[in-house]
This record gives sequence, C-alpha cells and structure tokens, in this order.
Amino acid sequence: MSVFAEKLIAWQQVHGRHDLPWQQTRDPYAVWVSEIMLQQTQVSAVIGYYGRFMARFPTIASLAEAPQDDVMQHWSGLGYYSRARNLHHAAQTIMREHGGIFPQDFAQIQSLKGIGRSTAAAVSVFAFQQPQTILDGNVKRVLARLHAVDGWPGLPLIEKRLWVLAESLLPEKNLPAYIQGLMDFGATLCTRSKPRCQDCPMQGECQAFQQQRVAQLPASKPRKAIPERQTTMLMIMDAGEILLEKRPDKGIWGGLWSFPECKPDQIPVQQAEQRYGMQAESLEDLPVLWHTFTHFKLEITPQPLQLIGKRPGLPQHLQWLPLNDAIAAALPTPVRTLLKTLQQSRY
DNA sequence: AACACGGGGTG
DNA sequence: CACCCAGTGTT
Repeated sequence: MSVFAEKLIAWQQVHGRHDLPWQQTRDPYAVWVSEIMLQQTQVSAVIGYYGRFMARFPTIASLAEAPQDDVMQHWSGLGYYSRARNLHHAAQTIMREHGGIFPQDFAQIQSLKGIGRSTAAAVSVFAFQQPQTILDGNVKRVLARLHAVDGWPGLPLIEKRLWVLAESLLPEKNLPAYIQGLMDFGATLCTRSKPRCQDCPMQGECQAFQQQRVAQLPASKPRKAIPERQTTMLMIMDAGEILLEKRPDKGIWGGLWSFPECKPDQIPVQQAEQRYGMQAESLEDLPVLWHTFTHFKLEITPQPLQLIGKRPGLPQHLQWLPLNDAIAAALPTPVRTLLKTLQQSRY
C-alpha cells in the first residue's frame, strides 16, 4: 500500500468526518442521493435536505413514482436543479431496466443519468466496496500537489494522468475510509487557497511541498489571450495648451477627460479640420503606448498636431488645458503618461 | 468580474 | 477526442 494511502487512512480516522447521515448506511440508493446532493454543494448545506428527501422518498421505487413537482419541491433551495431531474429520471430507469435494484456493475452505474465516472466510483466504493477511485476537483488538487503534476487539470492529457495516478494509489484494505479521506483531506486541509501544510502529514510525500510549489499547483486554467484594440489619440496643441475631450459617461473612462480619438481610417489632420474646424499640421511622432485593461489591451498611437491659425469656438465637451495644469492628475493613466512624454519632448 | 466545478451535450 | 454549457459559490 502506498505511504500516501496509509497516512491518509490514519488521517481520516482522526480528522475526517464519520458521523454524517449518509455514512451510516451501505444502501446504494442513500449513498447515491447523498453523492448527487454533494456535487458542487457543501456538506453543511446538504445535511437538512438529505434528511427530508430520504424521509419523503425512502426507496428508489418511491422516488420513481413520485410526481416531478414533488421531487423538485424537496430540492428547492439546493440549486442545480438538473441534478434533481436526472435523479428522478435515473430512478425510473432503475425500476424499468434493473427491476428496481440499484446496479452493481460499474459501467451500468455510470450510464445512469447524472452519474459520471467520479460519482459512480463513490457509490461503488461506499455501497459495494468495489475498488474504484474518485477524481473530483478536490482530489485533482491533492494529487497534482502530491506528485507535482504540471498543467491545468482540465486538459484531457493532465486529467488522464491524474486518473492513472489516483488508481495507482488505491489501497486494497479500508477502501471506503481512504476515499472518504481523499474527499475530506482536500476539502479541509489541502484547500485551494491557504492550505494548512504545517498541519499536513503528507509533507514527506508531497512533491509540491518539497519543491515549494504548493501555491502554484494545480496550474490554473490558461486564460485566452485578451483581445487587442487600437486607437489614435489627437494631441492638438496651441499656445502652450492642449485640446481635451470629455468622454461619454458609458464605456471606458466614462466621464473622464481624454484626448480626442481619431476615427478608424481617418487621417488626423483631416479629422481636426472636419470635426473640430481646426487647421493643423502634424508634429513629430511620439512612441506607441500599450495599456492593459481587465478584458482587452489597447494600443494607443499618439498623434501630436500643431494648430495653425485661430481657435474655433468649441462645444462644452471640448476644452483647452494648459500643459502644466493640475487637472492632469485626474486624467486616465495612459493620457497622463502621454502628457508627460509630451512635456519631456521638445514641445 | 473572473474562476472553479461534475456532468451533459455536440461536432 | 475537443470543446462548450449551465448554474452557483468563491476569490
């Protein structure tokens, strides 16, 4: 038996949970109901629902013949209602195809609606003491740390490795205690954030701990590259002042002052003339600036312009700002950066 | 406001 | 197999 399994069983006997309502039985139906309720739902939330559900639907037959509304009422407040619909549906399948007896064959268990490999394994172990392993999110985290498995566990290749690893660690004795320990250990000690490594009996086995990579494992889901957008900002100058535009309240930098943006495919000098009635000429380019938001990256091309001739009258959302004005402190970061760059250039 | 999650569904 | 979804809690 693996050292991990030995230690986990010992840990479970001291720190694990032994007194939960569904742990007092080997009735596959009771185990099944509890496992479905426990999917993505904490033990504390499940306890009351489990008691009321089992009191109202004590057998597979009673569940199968109950009206769906009745089943849903007993699920009301637990969330993920497709679980209840699948449970009801599978109860009817068991009545129809298995003579009302919960199947012991692993493939048959797994083919029931709402039961995947992990839930099928839990029922197999707790009800029938068959050698199967679970692999839910908690267990993935525990095993990824134990063997320092790199890569996001949602990747098929990584998940396959974790299943193989989980199988290889299974003990021959005390299987239910081991599986329960796997669940409880991941839920209470080897947690995603702030795992209690100082209290952990697996320090000697845990490769992530020894490599000081506990906080980095399991690897998080690679987020897709955020989209990139491009804008050109007009920096129109005249007599030591620069033109600013108040942005619409909606959207990025809502209500803040910024440089007027050049419409895509517009030529800056032409836009200055057509939209603002300004005669202007281009000045020397400034370097392109990147700014990262939560959901996109913005490439900002600054276009310094010099006003020629007299200033036109301006609507309220446009105004001239002295280059050294204190208002600059309240501008969006990239705008302030551009102003600073401008001041350091020869203009 | 993004991430995490077990199972289902689709191509 | 690859990919995405629904629905709820957590960070």
